[in-house]
Amino acid sequence: MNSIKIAARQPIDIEQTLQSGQVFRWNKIGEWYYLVINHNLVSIKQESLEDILVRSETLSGLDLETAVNDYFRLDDDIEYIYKSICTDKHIRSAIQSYRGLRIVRQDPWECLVSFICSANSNIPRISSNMTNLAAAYGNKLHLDEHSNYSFPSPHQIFQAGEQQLRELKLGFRARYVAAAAKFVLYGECDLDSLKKLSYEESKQTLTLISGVGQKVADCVLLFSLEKLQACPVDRWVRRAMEGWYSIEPNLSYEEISSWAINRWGPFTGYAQQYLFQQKRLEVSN
DNA sequence: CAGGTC
DNA sequence: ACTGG
Repeated sequence: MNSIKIAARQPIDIEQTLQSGQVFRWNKIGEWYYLVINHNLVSIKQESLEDILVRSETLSGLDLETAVNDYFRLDDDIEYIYKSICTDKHIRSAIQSYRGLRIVRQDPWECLVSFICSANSNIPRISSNMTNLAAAYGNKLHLDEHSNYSFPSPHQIFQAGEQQLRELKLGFRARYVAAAAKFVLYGECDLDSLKKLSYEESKQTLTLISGVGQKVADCVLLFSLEKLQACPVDRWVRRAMEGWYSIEPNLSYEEISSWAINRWGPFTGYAQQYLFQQKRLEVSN
């Protein structure tokens, strides 16, 4: 067992980050969060707002620190980002409530499947879909007495086929997930290589996939392909824009998204994530 | 009714 | 159009 402490020197809130609708396969057991990073089962405990403990069987030392740093984007200068997006009282209030919430850098293939599954669904159901996929076709990983699965490859999901995916309760999304697996598997699109392209070019490539429209593409770009200006506009973000920024209800996705990018600049994705969290959680209070 | 898409 | 939290 390898155990290290990471001093982020800036706010990192593991709970807020994991429950902000970016990541769908993690468990909390006691004070420890278990999640899979690069095919390694890792557990994380929050020590303070800037310090975390990390444990793993398969990664150690610098490899473990690097994996966790990359995943939670701990190299982002979050205080600078806060300053650059803090244009008004609504953002200020959201930052105050959710300080330490990070945009993650997750595996692009798992991220793509997650958000194809997000269509007309909800976070508990997306989690269920992703957990079912991993348990059915992934490889089992162990840490302590706990286990989880690596996310199945495009090949493993393509082999499964649409009918089996339907049996995992994906519904009409099964066809899109199967199509995406085929698209990636046959090399029409190497997802990691999209990091090198511009925001516009990589988005255009992603939307070639059936089941991937502007919203799903923006989520994949923001949460896995390092396009921090991407602004996914879902029901909650649209409500936030209409209620707090007097955006007309009939504006198109494109109009809202570019309005946001024009207002918040290169870190619009962070602004979007804080507004999303604020709007989504204010209703349940 | 749900972090949409065709 | 699927369906389950």
